[in-house]
Amino acid sequence: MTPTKAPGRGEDTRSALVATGRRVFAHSGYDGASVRRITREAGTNLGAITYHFGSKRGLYEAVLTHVLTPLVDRVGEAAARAGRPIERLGCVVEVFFDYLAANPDLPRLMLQEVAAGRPAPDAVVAIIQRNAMYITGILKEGWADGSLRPGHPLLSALSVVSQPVYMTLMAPLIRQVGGVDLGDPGTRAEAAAHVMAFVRSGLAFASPEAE
Amino acid sequence: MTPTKAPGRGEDTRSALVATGRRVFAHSGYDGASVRRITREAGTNLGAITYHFGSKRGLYEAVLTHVLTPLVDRVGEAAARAGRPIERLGCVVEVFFDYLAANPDLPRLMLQEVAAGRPAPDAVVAIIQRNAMYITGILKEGWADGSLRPGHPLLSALSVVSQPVYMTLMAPLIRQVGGVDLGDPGTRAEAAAHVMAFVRSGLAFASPEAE
DNA sequence: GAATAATTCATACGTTCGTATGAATACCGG
DNA sequence: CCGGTATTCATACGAACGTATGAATTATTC
Repeated sequence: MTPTKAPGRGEDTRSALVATGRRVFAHSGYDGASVRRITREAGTNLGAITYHFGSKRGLYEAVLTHVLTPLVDRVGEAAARAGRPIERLGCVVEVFFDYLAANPDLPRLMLQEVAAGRPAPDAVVAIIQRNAMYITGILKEGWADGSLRPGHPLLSALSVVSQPVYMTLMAPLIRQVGGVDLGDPGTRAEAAAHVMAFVRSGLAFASPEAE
Repeated sequence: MTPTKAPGRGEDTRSALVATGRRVFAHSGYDGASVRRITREAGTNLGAITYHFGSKRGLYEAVLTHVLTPLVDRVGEAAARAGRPIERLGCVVEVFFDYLAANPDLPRLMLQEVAAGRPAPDAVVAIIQRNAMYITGILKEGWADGSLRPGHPLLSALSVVSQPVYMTLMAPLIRQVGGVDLGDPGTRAEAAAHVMAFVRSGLAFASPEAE
């Protein structure tokens, strides 16, 4: 009953549907989210999804690209910064933690898409590919200047990304099981610091002034 | 009412429903999996789920515990083995990779349970808790004998677990994006070795004969 | 072998689903 | 003001959903 945004006309309706769809899809899964609920909570008419996105699935793919793009953009910025490779990898970890904390829906949306078994839409694949290239770019730079332990590019990138994603995803269960609340900013900062240290030790050669 | 010790033919139906439910739930999600499809593919009658598990949700929780328990049991065995803590951590990583490769449904099931937002069933929480205790037990042992870098117990355990789970979960997308097929045993062994080395460097102090 | 319990089965009920349809309403260049 | 396009809206439709119900069948026990 609480419209995410008052739909004035056209573009407003579209963005309200994307915002509401993102929340409802993440919470209930693709099948669990009904067109009726999304349109009602977005303050639009039942037919709005069909009209603007063709179908429920059309809205879903629009939601995916809308939520993935800003994250990968920020990873790209972190990767392009000045500094030693290992420090830029730390920035990537930080970007992931921050963005996922602000958008906890994202991992759920992504993994539900993957779990569905069907091949991901081309747009989504392209975005993920871009993200992988940013990270492997940093890694290769570190291998070239001898500051990072050599290893498999994609697997190393996955090692970096998996921890922020997994911790964000499992946050409710982690609180239930271990009493650690990653929703709390202080605790999340602690987790981010832990992962950054872990990645540093795992990928870099020991450095004299290692923290 | 659900009999706790059903004799005869009933047990076959129960296990057929659990096996089929596990596959279908993992593939289509909770809402996407229909009672009609599960019962049909299990070769049982439409009413069998209601009769044996009370409801669709009852079957779902039975599936979760049935698939989680053997994994945690194996982690417990690995944790109880002789050897240095860092090596037993490597065994845990290996157990995860092997078990998840044989049961790729598991992470999807878990994820959907977490993403649903509702608190996890007590039985599931207890199993996860047991798993966390096995791993933190190894860690604390390593901290006591000085072979492991001190750190947060639960966060360190999450760092270990997150990578096998994430890689298994994202395997289809990883193949689509990077052309790396974790379904192939050789590639999976390479990934396991990578993660074991990563964990070793990330958690242990550098050792003279480090492999 | 009859009585009793356990299980399977066919079917029905009410609900909710995604989408289609066509009328109503708002916007806009002329 | 007007004609046309874009959007919103109310409603309808057929399909699929989870579960309930009671009869039919199979197993167990005396």
